[in-house]
Amino acid sequence: MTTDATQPGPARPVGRPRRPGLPTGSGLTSSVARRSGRSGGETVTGRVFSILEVFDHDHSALTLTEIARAASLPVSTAHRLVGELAAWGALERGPDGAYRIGLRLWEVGSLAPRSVGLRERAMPFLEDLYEATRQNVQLAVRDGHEGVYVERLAHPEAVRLFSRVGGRWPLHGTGVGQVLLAFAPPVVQESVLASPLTSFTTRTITDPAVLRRTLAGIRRDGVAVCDGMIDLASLSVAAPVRGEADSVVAAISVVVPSPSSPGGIEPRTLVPAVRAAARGISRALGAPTPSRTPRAVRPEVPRPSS
Amino acid sequence: MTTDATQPGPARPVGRPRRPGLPTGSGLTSSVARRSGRSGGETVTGRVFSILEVFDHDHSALTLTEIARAASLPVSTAHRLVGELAAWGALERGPDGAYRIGLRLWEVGSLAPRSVGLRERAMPFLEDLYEATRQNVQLAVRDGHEGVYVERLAHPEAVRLFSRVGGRWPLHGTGVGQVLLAFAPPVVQESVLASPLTSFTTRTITDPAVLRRTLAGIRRDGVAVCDGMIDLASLSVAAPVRGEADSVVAAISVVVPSPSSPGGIEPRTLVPAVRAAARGISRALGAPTPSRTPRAVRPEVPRPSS
DNA sequence: GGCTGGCTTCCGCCCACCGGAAGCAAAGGA
DNA sequence: TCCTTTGCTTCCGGTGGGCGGAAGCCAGCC
Repeated sequence: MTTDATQPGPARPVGRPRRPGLPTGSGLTSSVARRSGRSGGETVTGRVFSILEVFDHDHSALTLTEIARAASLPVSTAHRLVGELAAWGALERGPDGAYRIGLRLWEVGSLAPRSVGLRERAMPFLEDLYEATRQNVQLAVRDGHEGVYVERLAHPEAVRLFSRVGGRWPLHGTGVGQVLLAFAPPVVQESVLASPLTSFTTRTITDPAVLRRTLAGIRRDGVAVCDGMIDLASLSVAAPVRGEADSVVAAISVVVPSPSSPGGIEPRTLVPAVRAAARGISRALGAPTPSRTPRAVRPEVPRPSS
Repeated sequence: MTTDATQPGPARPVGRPRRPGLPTGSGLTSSVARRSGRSGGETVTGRVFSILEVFDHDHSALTLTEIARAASLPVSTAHRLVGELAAWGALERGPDGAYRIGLRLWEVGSLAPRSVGLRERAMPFLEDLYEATRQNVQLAVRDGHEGVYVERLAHPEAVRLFSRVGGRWPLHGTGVGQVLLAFAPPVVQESVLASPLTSFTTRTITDPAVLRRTLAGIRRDGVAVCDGMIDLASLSVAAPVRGEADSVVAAISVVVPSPSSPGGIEPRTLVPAVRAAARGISRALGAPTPSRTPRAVRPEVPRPSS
């Protein structure tokens, strides 16, 4: 029952089912559908969570009825629960009557060690990296089969990204994701390698064998270079961040225009800076010896993989 | 029943009772004490929140028994609820068995428009301000009688601050707080002016009449200069950020060493930069006309108040 | 071994959650 | 102006899930 800190709970489904979008049609919200096998709405807490889950970056303000529909709860029930949530401050109600996530919830969320705790230690190094490149700098951790972006510094004129603070992306497609995957427990790696690898561009790795080789390369070099796998125009250079137990707890990356596009940047120039920042953060987190690399391997080979 | 967006709920007590610290003594956790008039533990949701409220920057990892004690819940009840929270990801359990706030909760919290939404728009300007001063830059909003710090950029060698992202401070003692108070609805101002003004240093404003005059000055100048009111060694220059409806939705500040201490900085040099950044953010938020100042008043008077 | 402190499981009682239904209010549409 | 629709709020009786005492379990310690 004792679980790894990076694995929230034994019962928690790793690939939490993303709501497929607010059900627009009036749909069958009948009580019949409610009573039998539903997803996570049996207990009171479950219902509360199903309400919170309804919110989303594209649905950040919802009316009571929308919430009830999306959480498939009777309006009166939703009304009561939402009322309690709002009374505490987990939700806030705007003058338009719509509910939004409240400041109070953000506050407690800010106590999560894996996001804000990490972020605080990492920030100075991210700042420096941002300063040096004036592009995009990202910090992410792994949750299940996805990478969660904890922080992002983006220059207004830098290449546009799809990621977002608090957002998720599958591990195999992004720089930070590949790093997190490369150093994840074997069971997670195998699980990802066995699942279908969705493709975002023509350059996304979809072949498990290729991915496996790439991960080995990342483990060897301590750096990932990920060119145009989410967006053909951008390239990311990522490196692992280690924690107290010397395990990889996060990853950082710099995202720049791909060398194949106008104004592109050659990745090899970035590798040392990213590596240095990652090592700095690891040290700040209390990782044992910064120069820790397997004995049999050349300690500092800046050879850009791929 | 329709409430102002800045006022979470009608029933919510503004000065939410800060838990006085984990009750160390075995205390009377008897069922008698539980059953009758207790604060916010009657409904299931109430109990869930009372569990979340137990976490705190100084108590970010707690065991089950600690949680139960602090939330004054029977262990078995706490066990069940904490289990449900952990299953969803609102809490995470470390290898040591202690519970922490989970990544999932941080994620939904990140959807709060008044924190992250605001933060995203403000970040570029804060970056610039940070760049220019290499000190501390802060962004805060008002919640009830307190200022909540939404973002903070701190140079490692800058003057040490007591504030923290996600932390709260009474409005009358800080630069951002005074700005937020100066532009808060009259009822809030009167309420704060009527309540006892706790003192942090010898320079903290504790006289309501003085505070009233100070607020008027801030409204006139559009800037607050707050010297040594929380910490004698630091001084902050703050300015209001306006939203779509031209109401003040946030405040930013730069905190530097007080001129009376070694390495101190003269505030008047900072005023234009802080003002400009605040105006930039307001524009990014869609505030109507940036040059909006009462006709009868000199538009740009950098006269440092106090 | 005995003890203490903390975690987990069990199970029957009973109360607080549930949600259909009715009542309101505001916004179109004829 | 009246009627309809859509959405929010309130009410209230039935009942199922939350409740928590008690007992069992496991480490760590004297």
